[in-house]
Amino acid sequence: MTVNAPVARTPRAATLRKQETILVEAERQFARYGFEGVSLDSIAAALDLSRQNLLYHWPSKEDLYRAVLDSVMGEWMASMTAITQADEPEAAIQSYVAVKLRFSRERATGNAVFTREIMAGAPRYQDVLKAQVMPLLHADVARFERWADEGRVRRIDFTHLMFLIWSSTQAYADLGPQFALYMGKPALDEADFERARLLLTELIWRSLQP
Amino acid sequence: MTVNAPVARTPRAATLRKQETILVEAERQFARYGFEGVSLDSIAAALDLSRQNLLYHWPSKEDLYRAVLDSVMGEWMASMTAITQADEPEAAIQSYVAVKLRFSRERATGNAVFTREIMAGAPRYQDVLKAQVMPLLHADVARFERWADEGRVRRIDFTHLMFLIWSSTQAYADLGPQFALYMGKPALDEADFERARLLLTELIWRSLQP
DNA sequence: GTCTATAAGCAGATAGAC
DNA sequence: GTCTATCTGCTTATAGAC
Repeated sequence: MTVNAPVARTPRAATLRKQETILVEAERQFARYGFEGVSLDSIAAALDLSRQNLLYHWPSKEDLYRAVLDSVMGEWMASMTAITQADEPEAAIQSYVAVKLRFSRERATGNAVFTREIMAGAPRYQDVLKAQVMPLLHADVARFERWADEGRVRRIDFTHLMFLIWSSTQAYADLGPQFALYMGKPALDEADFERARLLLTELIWRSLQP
Repeated sequence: MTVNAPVARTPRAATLRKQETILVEAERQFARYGFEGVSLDSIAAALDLSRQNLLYHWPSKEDLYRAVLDSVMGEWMASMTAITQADEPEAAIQSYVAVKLRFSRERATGNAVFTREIMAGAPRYQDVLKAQVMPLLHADVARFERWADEGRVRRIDFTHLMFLIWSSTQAYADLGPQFALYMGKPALDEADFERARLLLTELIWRSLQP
């Protein structure tokens, strides 16, 4: 091995860009059809590549799938942990809803890949979910409990409140096209997301008043 | 054709029972893996049948899939239209949340088949959704608008309120195992659904107060 | 109604040339 | 890194015997 030869540990920038392109297309397809419903061939064909080429970059279909999940999870955790710093209940609710809805809008396909994995019983990602998402939930619940102790919010079932926040915000990613269909438009626009944000924020904040 | 010969229009009771058994297993598997992720073989194998046997009862895989969706849709529409009779806002919210959550609990797999179909862009059921679910949504929104006119509820964005009710209640079907995992139990029990019902009912009703 | 046989194609993955 | 070739197995669906 010479110093000039490219090695596995330090791939060239072009290789990384190509892998990124593949991950984007894989995410798009896994979001729509799930792990079992997507073939390497269909991902490769959409990018004018061969399926063997995909298997050069990842040893197996499952490795590619996990790479997609890792990429989404990384971004999700980054945006979620950033807002757990808020020290004031109303600001916390506002930024929580805003960040989750923005994620639903900007990373809709990534969100859907997760939802599909969870609906399948999380056979390929349960360990990561348990290790990373579960502590986040418990930290959020504990924070609300503390605020309830201090009399700053009404005490309700904060675990189920978190389930409500998660499910109602991520619905704008997973079920977005359906919502748009019922409203008679081709897709949700910024105004729809803003209306959702206002409704959810107010509705949740009201539920925390004495 | 004699009077005693069984014909396609009047299948025997045993045949109907068998078809029902197949529909149940098909629903279970489509719920987990979606249309593309399930093979006729895996459905047949779970019932100790041959895949040819399935193709005797339905002409194709897609026909079987649509039969599953038809069965779920029929039950869903029946339980949903039954509660649009309520003439009082608070009772309407209470029964709406209760019925949707009960459906999530008792028809969890049926619900999941629908969610997956919708997430895939509803390629095989969009016509039915548009014809049946959309009018239901608009009727519900109109009913709330009327109550707002009469000053019986605060005027908010009722369309997005319906999206919230739908997404938060059906999450207990589609994401139930995940919620259970985060709460450290094998599955959601009746008490969890009751806590969800109380929280959602109160939270939504509060949002409609002046 | 259920069986065997078979068609015709696609799946993931590996080997080896270049 | 990318290509062709190939292996093995599974996919939906049809034909026809019983």
